[in-house]
Amino acid sequence: MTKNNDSKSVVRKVTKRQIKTPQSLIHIKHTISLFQYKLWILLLQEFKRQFDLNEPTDDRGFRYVSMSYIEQHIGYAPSRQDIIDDLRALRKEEICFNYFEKDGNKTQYFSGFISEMKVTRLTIGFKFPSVIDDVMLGLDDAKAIFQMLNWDVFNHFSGKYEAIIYKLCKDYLGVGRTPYMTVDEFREYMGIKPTEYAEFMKLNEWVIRKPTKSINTSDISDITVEPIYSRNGRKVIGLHFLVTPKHQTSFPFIESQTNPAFAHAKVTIALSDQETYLALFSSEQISLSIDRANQYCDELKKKEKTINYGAIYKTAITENWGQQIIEQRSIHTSEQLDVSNDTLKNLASQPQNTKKSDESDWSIIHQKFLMRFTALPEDEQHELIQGCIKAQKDVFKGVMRKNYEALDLKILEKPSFTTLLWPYLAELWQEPITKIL
DNA sequence: ATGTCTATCGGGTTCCGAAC
DNA sequence: GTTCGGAACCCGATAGACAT
Repeated sequence: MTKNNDSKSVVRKVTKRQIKTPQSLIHIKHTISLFQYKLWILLLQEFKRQFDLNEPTDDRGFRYVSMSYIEQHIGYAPSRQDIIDDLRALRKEEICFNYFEKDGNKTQYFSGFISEMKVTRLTIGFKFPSVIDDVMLGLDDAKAIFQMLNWDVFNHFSGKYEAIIYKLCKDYLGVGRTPYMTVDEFREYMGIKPTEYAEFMKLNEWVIRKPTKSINTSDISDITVEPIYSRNGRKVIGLHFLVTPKHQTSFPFIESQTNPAFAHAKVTIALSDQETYLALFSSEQISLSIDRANQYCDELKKKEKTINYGAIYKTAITENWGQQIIEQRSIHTSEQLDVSNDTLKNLASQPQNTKKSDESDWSIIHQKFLMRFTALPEDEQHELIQGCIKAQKDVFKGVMRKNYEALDLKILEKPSFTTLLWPYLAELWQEPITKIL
């Protein structure tokens, strides 16, 4: 193994840059050095940025990146000769594309991480091989395919294997584990030649345990990884990594909640998850869902139950609890119009208080209905739940309906359901929601 | 009991940047 | 230019677990 040539990176620049790379390009087996790998990812990012801004190439098809941009992200000023040597290595090295074949396409091998390059004192000119062009430009849904890689975390790693494992695991954070690889496949992916770390013991010591320990103990890392070995007797025949997000109490480099939709969340929601949610729901819907989840968490808090904010937010957003709140508020508002209650009228005429009063009102309604409902015999409770689900046929369709039916009494723990059940009962019991207050 | 495999540790080499 | 120290890597020794 050639020596990593980036141990000169001592100064860490503080930036807020997020690097996006498409998943299929992440699965590349590596025989390049860490510095070359980082350089290549910076070029990929610059390529995508220019393409998104409709910046054309020059008449010979080159795109350019400034030397100062490279210096800023790498953290020091590499010599021009070093950069030329590394770009040459990138041009020569074989690249394995789509290594895990996760989209059903076959693995392909190409010559060259870049196809052409030219370096001046101030800029690097580069062209990518056509396959990379195609992948980078042919994305129909960039939001769904692109993963976020925090450059500060990535550049923080000084070991080649740390960086590769980090990037592999970061890509699979959403799934919680990486694909299974045999030991030979893992060696190939990591760019280990058969003569290097011939014994698994040594491979494990230097390429698996040491880098994972480094990732897990790093203050700056936003994930923890755990290698899981598959054994035949004692012999390790394959492995995968478990990936879990690491909650950071303070992390100055990135904005922990970049979109205002997540402003009310009490824990950090991973940027990749934010992207996914934003692709499915509007900011307003997400914001409302988080508000509703917070209400639900407050109720749990009162009952002194342990609260897993991350899991509750995930459920709230994917089940769109916010929509339930909107529906509930419209019911609530129309009921209010029929009631000659001065207090309620006053509340309605004070928009600055509306949200707060809605929340506290709803909490009281919730408790009152819950008390009356749970006082009923259990079979009556079952019947009412089934009746509500049947009445809400627009909301509960197909699989979703079956899931809710299967939950039955446990369904009362779901705010998304009780926001429907209480109005249903109010109508059934001739007990307008506002009168029960 | 024996052989195989893994985990762990210490010592050594090489490379490179920083300090002088 | 020389020295020093850190990181990455290599090698061997030892102990323990497990299969046969």
